[in-house]
Amino acid sequence: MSKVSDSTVRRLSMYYRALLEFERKGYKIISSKDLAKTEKLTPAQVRKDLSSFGNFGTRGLGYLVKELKERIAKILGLNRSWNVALVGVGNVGSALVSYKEFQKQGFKIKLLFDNDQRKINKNHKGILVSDVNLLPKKLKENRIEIVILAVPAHAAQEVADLVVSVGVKSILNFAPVQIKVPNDVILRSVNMAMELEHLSFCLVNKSFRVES
Amino acid sequence: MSKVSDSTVRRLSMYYRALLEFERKGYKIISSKDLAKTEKLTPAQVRKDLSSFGNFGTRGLGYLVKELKERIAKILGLNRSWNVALVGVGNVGSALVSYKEFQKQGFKIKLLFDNDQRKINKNHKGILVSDVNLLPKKLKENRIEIVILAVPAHAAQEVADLVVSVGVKSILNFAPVQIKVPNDVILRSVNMAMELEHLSFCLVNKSFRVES
DNA sequence: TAACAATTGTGAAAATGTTCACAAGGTTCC
DNA sequence: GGAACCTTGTGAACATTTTCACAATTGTTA
Repeated sequence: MSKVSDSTVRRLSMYYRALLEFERKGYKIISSKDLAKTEKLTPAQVRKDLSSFGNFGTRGLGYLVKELKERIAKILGLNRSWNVALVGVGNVGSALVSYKEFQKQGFKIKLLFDNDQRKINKNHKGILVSDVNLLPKKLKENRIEIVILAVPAHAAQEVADLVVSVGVKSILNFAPVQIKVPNDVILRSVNMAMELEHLSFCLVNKSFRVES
Repeated sequence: MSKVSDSTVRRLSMYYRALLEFERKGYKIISSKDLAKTEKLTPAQVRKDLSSFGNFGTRGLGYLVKELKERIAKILGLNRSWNVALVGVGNVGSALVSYKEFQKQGFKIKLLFDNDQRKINKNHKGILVSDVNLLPKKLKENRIEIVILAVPAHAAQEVADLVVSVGVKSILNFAPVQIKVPNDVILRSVNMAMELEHLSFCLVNKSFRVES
């Protein structure tokens, strides 16, 4: 595998979801055309994406749904489970704990942390909330591989540093702030306000774009 | 304005947030270099992005923080307020209602909808939850411009169709499914599982990428 | 078995996005 | 006022991503 772009990985996730749906509907085989149509892409794009990882299809026929699904699951690391911890049991954090998709795909939220004494040592949807001071110790003990940050913006960098310091190599950040991590740590950020801003940008500038 | 890429819009949001921070810290003037550093970009990138919208800087000096912030706010449509409705008062929807960033940036959630009789006609964080059957009528009455979908995957397309049918031109979708809308409707999707999958992909394939 | 139809996998071409490099234009300091 | 110094704005070079086009390969049908 030479080099795979972010866009390709994102599309792999889309294919995976589409394949689950095709399988549910009883399809055994699909073509790159079918897959492209459901995702509003070109068939060539689909084939190119898949070809970065091997030859999964059969010429003249297409792809076996079940097989392709499993191969993509393996590529995305969904054929196993991951130990996840979540920091910040506020509104967003709380929603993430209950987010069914995570569990389904093997992301197991094992630990919750907060710095609010009213939440600490209480059960939250079946998981004990720990003091964020215990974070280093507990992350190690539980062999946590991924940490989700759902803390306020002003606390995000500090918590990220703590997480990095105990050797966790991947962070998913929901705080609306740019955080810095060393090169060997994988960081992804979800900024919901940014998405709304994109919508309003398009609404404001729609007229321009149609004309020019 | 000829054509602006999605990436540029995303970066504008980042610049905007960075500028708020610079302003808070008392900076009056910043250079493209400063802005680039906080966002891990090149100065050229920053200047190129801004140049799509006009000449905001002063050669030899840089950009006036306050002015640039306001110009970007205008470009992103943040210098006004937007009437927003949210469908699906579950875990995710509920978190979004309390999401402070939205309010701050002028996105006012005016209406809530659900199809669960236990939630309908109850107050949720100060907003009455209406029956989703009343959605068309109420969206029109309240001149809603943006609808956020936080419904289960299986319901998303149906609700989206309903929203589109009353003339709303922009949708932010949190359901983990690809929905289809006409060309003149702006649709953006946030898929949180996809982001975790990207992390696990990187973890699984890290070794490869470093070597090759 | 042979001709036909379908679909993949992939180099090459086109399109798009990023970085470079520098002229243009401004500030600061003596 | 002039010299030294910055930083912007931007065309051109470079890099990456997407699309095209077609050979290769398989299933189907007569």
